[in-house]
Parts: sequence; structure tokens; C-alpha cells
Amino acid sequence: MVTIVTWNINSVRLRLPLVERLLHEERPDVLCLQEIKTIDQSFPARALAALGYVHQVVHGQKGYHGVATVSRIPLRELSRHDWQDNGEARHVGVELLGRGQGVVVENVYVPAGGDVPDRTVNAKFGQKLDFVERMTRWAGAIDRPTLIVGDFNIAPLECDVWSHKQLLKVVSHTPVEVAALERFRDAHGWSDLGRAHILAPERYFSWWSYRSPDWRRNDRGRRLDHMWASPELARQARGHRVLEAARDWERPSDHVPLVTDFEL
DNA sequence: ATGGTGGGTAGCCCA
Repeated sequence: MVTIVTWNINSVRLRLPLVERLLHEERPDVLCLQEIKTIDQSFPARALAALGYVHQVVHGQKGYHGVATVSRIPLRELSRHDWQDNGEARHVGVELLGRGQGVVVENVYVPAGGDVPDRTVNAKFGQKLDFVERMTRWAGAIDRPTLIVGDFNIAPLECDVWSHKQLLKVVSHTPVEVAALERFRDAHGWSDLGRAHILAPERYFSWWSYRSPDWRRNDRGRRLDHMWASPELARQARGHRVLEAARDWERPSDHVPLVTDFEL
């Protein structure tokens, strides 16, 4: 079995103790982090290596964004795509070399897209749509067993948000974003592992805003984080969990980790 | 209709 986790950590340096706790408790083979918010040189490489995660690929950036994939399984970096062509660190792709040999793990941080869901008045929204479209074009040409994980900043289904009606015009749940994600899915028959295991219409959230008080009671969540597998790899997925409890850890990220086990 | 909180980092940007 190979266990893979994705987690938007919202500063890996500030929340290193939470990452260590996750690695102790879950012992995943591979951990994909987004929003590490640090340059490569300040990534806590030693601390994670001390827990056995000696294989590390870091694509950092000063202050913003940044992704990293750390692993107990040997891996090699394959690619760093810049789908906005603006230098932001939002993707890194690796190939597993030990167990699960040949499987590709793509770690993605889709732009949030700003506040107004209209590209004529909000350039960030257009950049988000363009990012997903270019990623879709790339994802349609993939010819190896591949897992694409990360913070997609899109909650496609009604049961992926706390109120479909109230969020229809809120960036992350607008019909134009949902349509873009559907085109991504259809480009290669990508399988939504989260929804393959937690079936609609069951509630499934991975993010609760810091601005909404009492996240557990009010539960104003959204499913922004995803794990998508190519068809052959999807058939090898055996279990999937959302670690909601991590939203209550001390000084939490606003996102929680997603875990999938694969029989590889 | 609005503002609410949090992180990085130096007067704001971004989520």
C-alpha cells in the first residue's frame, strides 16, 4: 500500500509542528504541501528528513504560494509548470522510484481568483480560469499513471459547499469555474477520488475560513482540495479520508489534509 | 451590504 496526503499548510515554517504531528500520526509515504510561503533555502528540510521524509522536492517562493512534495519513497522531480507564465510557484511534478514505481504525483496550487467572479473587472479571476484551462490542456495529454492533487480553489458540487444558493456568485463555486473543472475531468477521464469515496450528496468540506467563527458549529466549509487520478490509477485507490480534526489543532491551517491509500 | 481572521513581511499583498 502507498499512502499519499495533500495539505494546504498556509506557511510550512509556522506550522512545522502540525506537519510533524500529521507525519507521526498518519505515516503517509508521500506528502504534498501547498502554500509553503517560503524560499527553498528556508524549507524545514532537516526536520522532515529526521522523520524519514528524506526525499524532497521544493518549489518555493518568498512570502507567497510555493509547493513541496516530501516522501519516504525515492522520487525524482519531473517538471515545474508555470501555467500563468508569471513566475508564481504553483506546481511541481514527481515520479515515484521505489514502491509505486512509475506513478507520477503532480502537486498543484490553483490561484484563488480574487473576490469578484468577472474577468473584465478582476484580472485574478481571469488568471485562475486561464490557469485551469492550460492545466487541462496539459492534463489531457498525459500518458502515464498519474495523480493530480492539491488546492484547486474550486468546490464543484452543491454538497461541496455549506450553501449552494449563497455561494453561486462567490469565487470557488461559480458555474464558470465548475464548468472549467468539468472540462479538466473530461480531458482524460480523470477520477475525483474524494467523491469516489464520499458519495454525493454527502457533505464533504476541506476548508473553513478563518473569518467564520466556530467552524465546527457553523460549519461554513467548502471542498477546495482535491485528489484526481488517471483511470488506471483510480482503480487502485483503496481508501480515502478527510482529517477534519486537524482544523482544531493548535494554530491550524484553514485547510485540512486529504489522505488516499493505493494498492501499488 | 458588509466585514470578519490569518500569514508574510515591512507598508501592504494575498488568502
